[in-house]
Amino acid sequence: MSNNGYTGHMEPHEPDLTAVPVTSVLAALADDVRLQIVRALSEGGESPCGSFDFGVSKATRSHHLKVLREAGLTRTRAAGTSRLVRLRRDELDKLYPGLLDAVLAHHRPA
Amino acid sequence: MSNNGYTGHMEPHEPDLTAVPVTSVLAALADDVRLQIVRALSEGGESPCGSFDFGVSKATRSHHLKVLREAGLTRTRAAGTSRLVRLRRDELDKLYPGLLDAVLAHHRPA
DNA sequence: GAGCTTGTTCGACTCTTGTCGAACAACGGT
DNA sequence: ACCGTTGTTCGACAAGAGTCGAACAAGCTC
Repeated sequence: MSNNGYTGHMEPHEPDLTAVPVTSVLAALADDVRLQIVRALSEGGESPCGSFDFGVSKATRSHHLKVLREAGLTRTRAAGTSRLVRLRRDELDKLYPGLLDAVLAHHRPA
Repeated sequence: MSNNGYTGHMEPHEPDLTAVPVTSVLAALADDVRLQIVRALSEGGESPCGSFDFGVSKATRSHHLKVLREAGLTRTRAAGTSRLVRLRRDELDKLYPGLLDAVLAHHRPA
């Protein structure tokens, strides 16, 4: 955390899902902005980071995408000047069958 | 908050589940202590607050039970000097089918 | 009623989290 | 090479969350 020796290239750090505590997965989903991102992502396919404009700054958006990525919910790959994000749905469904469905099916009474 | 007009009786405040934001439900589950409480509760039946001794003080335990209750996950009723807590499983399963199962089935690799 | 047991509430403290603007980095186009 | 676009990272800040001990309340039992 305090290491400033930035060597110029760092991979997105996408953990093995089985190594992520359940509480981290749930915590990642327990935010309104992130839930909207996941909802958008659940449509399928890849989307650039910039497409998730939910009323927060790009710094905040980047932060939320990092949280999702480090919780094992998304994968990111560079594509030109953009970064394409996608849901790790199959892995999620295998490890937590029904979780995503339950969360996404619930169409926001709040 | 500075009002000292405590009238002497306050109900446990158990909200209608449909009025609770999804993020609050997820946030309630996104804590290790609370998840252990829910796991214990998922065995079925009612348990007194004191039975959830997961290495925290009774003040902290009381706090966590309050979070669960206000997120609509549990119900509490007074029974003598104790308070019996139970999971609102049927309601949960109806509103978020598969959620609890998915979370509870995952037997803690972390 | 005195005392014990069981929980809740009240500060207080610390750590984490969401948020932003600004600076930086990487890439693509002109 | 310069600039614009797209993201990330860096402080900084405010708000929230988890933790505790101590004080309080309510109910039993003797």
